[in-house]
Amino acid sequence: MKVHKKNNKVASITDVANAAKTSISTVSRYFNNPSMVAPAAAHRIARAAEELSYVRNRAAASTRSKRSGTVGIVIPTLESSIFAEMTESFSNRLLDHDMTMLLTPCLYDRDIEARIVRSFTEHRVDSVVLVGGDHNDEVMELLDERQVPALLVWNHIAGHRLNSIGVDNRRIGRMAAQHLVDLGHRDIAIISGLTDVNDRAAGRREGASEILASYGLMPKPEWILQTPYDLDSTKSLVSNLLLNSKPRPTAIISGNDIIATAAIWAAQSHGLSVPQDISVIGIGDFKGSAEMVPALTTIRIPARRIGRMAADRIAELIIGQTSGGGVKVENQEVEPEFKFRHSTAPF
Amino acid sequence: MKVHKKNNKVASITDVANAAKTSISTVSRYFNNPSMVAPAAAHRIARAAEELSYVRNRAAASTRSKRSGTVGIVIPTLESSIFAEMTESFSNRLLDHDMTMLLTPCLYDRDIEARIVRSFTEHRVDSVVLVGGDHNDEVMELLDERQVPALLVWNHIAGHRLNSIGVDNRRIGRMAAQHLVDLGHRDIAIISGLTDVNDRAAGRREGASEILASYGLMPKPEWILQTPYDLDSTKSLVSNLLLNSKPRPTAIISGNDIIATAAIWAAQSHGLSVPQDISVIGIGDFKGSAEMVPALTTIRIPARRIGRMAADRIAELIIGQTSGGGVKVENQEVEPEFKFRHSTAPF
DNA sequence: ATCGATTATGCAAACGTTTTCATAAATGGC
DNA sequence: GCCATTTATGAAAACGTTTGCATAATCGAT
Repeated sequence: MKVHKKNNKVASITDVANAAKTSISTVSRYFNNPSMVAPAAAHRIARAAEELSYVRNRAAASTRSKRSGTVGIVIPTLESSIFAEMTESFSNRLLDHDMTMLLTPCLYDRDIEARIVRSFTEHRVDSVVLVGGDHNDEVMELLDERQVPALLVWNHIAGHRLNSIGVDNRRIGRMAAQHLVDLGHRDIAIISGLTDVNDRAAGRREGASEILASYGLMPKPEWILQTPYDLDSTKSLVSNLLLNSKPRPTAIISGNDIIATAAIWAAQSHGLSVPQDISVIGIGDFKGSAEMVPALTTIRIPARRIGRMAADRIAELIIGQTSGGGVKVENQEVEPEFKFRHSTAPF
Repeated sequence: MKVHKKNNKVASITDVANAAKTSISTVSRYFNNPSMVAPAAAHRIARAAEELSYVRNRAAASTRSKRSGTVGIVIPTLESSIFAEMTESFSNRLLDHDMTMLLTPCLYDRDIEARIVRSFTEHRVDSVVLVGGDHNDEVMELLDERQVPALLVWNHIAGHRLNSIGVDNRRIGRMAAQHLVDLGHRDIAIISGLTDVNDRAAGRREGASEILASYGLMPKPEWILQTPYDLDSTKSLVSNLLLNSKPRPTAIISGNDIIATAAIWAAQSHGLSVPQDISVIGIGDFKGSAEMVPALTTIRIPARRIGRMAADRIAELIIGQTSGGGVKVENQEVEPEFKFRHSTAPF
């Protein structure tokens, strides 16, 4: 018995229902709630679907069901390996929840971010995840009005009205500074990311300054620098610092591992050895930081774990919203981990 | 004049039409084809949409229009900075075409890839982009049956039935080998990626072998190695090679820059200098390859350019398909670029 | 003014689902 | 075997759009 679907068009649920001699309701249930359909019918449907190579249309489904099975995530950039790691594990975990990720990098630009979030809502994503805690009003309003469950990752933001999962950046900054002080360094430079577009960078720098100040070791202004997270420009910035300051700093607190790596390469290219001539500490523990020579001392941010937790949390938020229950807002802190390796040494 | 939308629900096109005292057709046209609506009406609609904070529902739209405004891309991993670069520029360019990217990493697993592509078709993406030329039959059938315009990136695949944009990996392999031969090296090792899950890795290795063979310099089997693209395991693999072979190879052809970097670090951590004691050439020109010490000699694959080209091509394919015209399949080759830096030297 | 062409609009039918509600069939306890 | 449940099914309304078709309004040339 051969059943024809309407011409050359792609098979729809109706075609499957006809072929399986049942109603579209039953076919729908077969796909969404298999336990509700009798084995005999299930079997016929499976066969028909196979025969017609039916692929269900989730976009159409979402008009009635209000669930698209997608979540939108906007990250500053994919080029920071640590965001890439987080995103990758997020996406993998999302797969387990049968959801798909819409991803767009915003290049650290809040207006672009807003535009992206808007586009996500047009696609009716079930949820949105954002990096950090600093966002356009428009974004907040949009999320609020449309009641899109949202999650902030990367920063722990105690008491924020949106859910968040992440680390305490001030604390990380303090850890880094404390380590160098403990090693006996007194001439310490701070090279952070761009603090005005990046609340993580700002937090870390504040934490570091706090500790140094408390020991009376606050660096002079020329030793508190900012740079984009970029090997190229950071390397020349540090080269300048090294060449022009005498005495040189004996240690550098870097806003992340990219900056630390650039600092080490800058030192090496001027014939200085790390850590003999200068100590460098990073933040993040990016891919390769453990393998480079010298292996980088750093504060690890568990990116993959954050990604996984985020995906699980998203799933909770969505089912919570569907079941009408409403899920309590939570701000989860994840622990950073100090990794003492070979780029820092006692002074 | 205050117009109420239905209760607490989110505003729909109907609400906007009512508020603007016009029909939903006109509102629809206002958003999709503004030139078709008279200025007066346009103005009322704009106002109403603003007032109701209407966000159009692209998912619903796609049921009738067959265009979802999304494209799905599956890449092996985000953790290779070069895929991250490509993906990022792809996504940015896609924004200009008013489309959004669904992204999922498949971790070099073809079955996972198939599953992802299937999920993409459930979401009715307008197009699919895949990395490389090796894919499950299921993927090919799916794309074919449903006539989803597809694009293969990264490899130039002359005569492939799908569109492709990328480099010729054999040629790149030949370039790398030729460089070392030209420098006078005769004891050359090849360390490639996993050739059975990665047709790029296979192509590069073949190209390199071809050249070496032609000079009678084919490495002995212990000097033709494979490794995942992973700093950690590659570093120990190379350490072994360096420690156990005497005489040592004087040069290494690496399947990509990650392998090259790991090789350099392995050498350095055993007190060898690059390039004095051993030359290393990479492939890719990843982020940081130019800045590391020594700066890496490599064959640049223009990832960002490939990303941009891919986005533009996708746009072409989609409008071609909508307008029924059908777009000719094209296999575009992009030129690799040799970067002579400081990790290779004459023997 | 008149007519023909253009431009702008609205109606209603699709699109492919989910879901509510009612009913038919199967089951189980006596 | 009978009634009360439970389980499985189908009909039809809803979801928020786009779009083909028909008509109304406007315009330009005579």
